[in-house]
Amino acid sequence: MTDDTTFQLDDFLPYRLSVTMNRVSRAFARRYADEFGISIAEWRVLAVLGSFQPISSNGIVEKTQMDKAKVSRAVAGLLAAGLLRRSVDPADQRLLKLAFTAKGRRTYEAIVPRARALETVLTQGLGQDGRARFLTLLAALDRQVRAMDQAGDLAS
Amino acid sequence: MTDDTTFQLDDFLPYRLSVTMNRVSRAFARRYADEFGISIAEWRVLAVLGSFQPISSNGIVEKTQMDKAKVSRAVAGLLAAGLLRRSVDPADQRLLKLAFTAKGRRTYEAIVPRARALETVLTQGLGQDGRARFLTLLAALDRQVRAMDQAGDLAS
DNA sequence: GGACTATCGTTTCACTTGAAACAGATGTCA
DNA sequence: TGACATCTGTTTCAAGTGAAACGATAGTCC
Repeated sequence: MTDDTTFQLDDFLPYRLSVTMNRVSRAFARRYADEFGISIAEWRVLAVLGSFQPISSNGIVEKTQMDKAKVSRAVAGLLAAGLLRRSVDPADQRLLKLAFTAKGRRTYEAIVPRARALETVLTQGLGQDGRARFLTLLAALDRQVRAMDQAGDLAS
Repeated sequence: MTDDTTFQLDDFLPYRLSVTMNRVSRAFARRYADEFGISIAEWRVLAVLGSFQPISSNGIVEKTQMDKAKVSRAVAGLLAAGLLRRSVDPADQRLLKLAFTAKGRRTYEAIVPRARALETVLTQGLGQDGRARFLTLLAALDRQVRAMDQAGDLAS
């Protein structure tokens, strides 16, 4: 029995990443739903609109890394909830320019500090500069996995 | 316009965690599927069996953080693929003891070094001790989010 | 102008997910 | 023993997912 046979799932980075991320996602999703009645996808759309209003659905796709079907559904939900309005771009009728309604802006301005507060609670216990160090490492992981995807793994 | 209105999604930890984890998950899932014909859930079951054979489905639930429906489906898939065999525990007929078949063990022993290699590639670029530092920070995050769940957030 | 290709956003489709219902087996307590 | 609660693993169900098909618009080339 060599070392190769003693594999510890608990020490496997992709596994730990998945478990923790799912917990974080669930915790945040529940709060957004309970307190504001929106999903994480909808919250991301609002977050982008907060900085880049007005913007098309495709612009949101590029900024959120969500696929276009997911964005389409999130936008539909926000329209139904009266948080967004949309208008056809006169210069290109394929584009739907999205913007906050008054209610949408109020919701956005209420969520932002709440999201920040939740993030602060979440990152308590990471120690000095922990949040920044974590984001740096996460960015390096992201670069690497994108390179893996692009390369098709080379070894295969 | 105060600072409260300038929210950057790209600097929001839960968002970054979700995006990167999804990329990692997809990259690994594709390789497990292409090279071994199994899903991530099935791989986790194999990984647990590698250390804790024989074990019941419920034991796997506890060790993998997957819910029992997911484990049930993963086990069914592995049984169908001929990688596992199961027998009723004579002492408690509710329990199904799961163990590798010969083929299952061969598959396990082939996947483990491959998974390790993929993790090594993934963590290239994290710098000195980067993997260990990342896992430490991730564990701290995990502790915190579990505390948030338990507390129901206190602030609400 | 007309044919062809590309882009935008929605919808369809097959699949996955977790919560809940469920059936079977075991434990508990009077 | 019998009534009842608990535990294990499977299945059902409704909701969510991304890939792909789709209709509509725009750009390109002849």
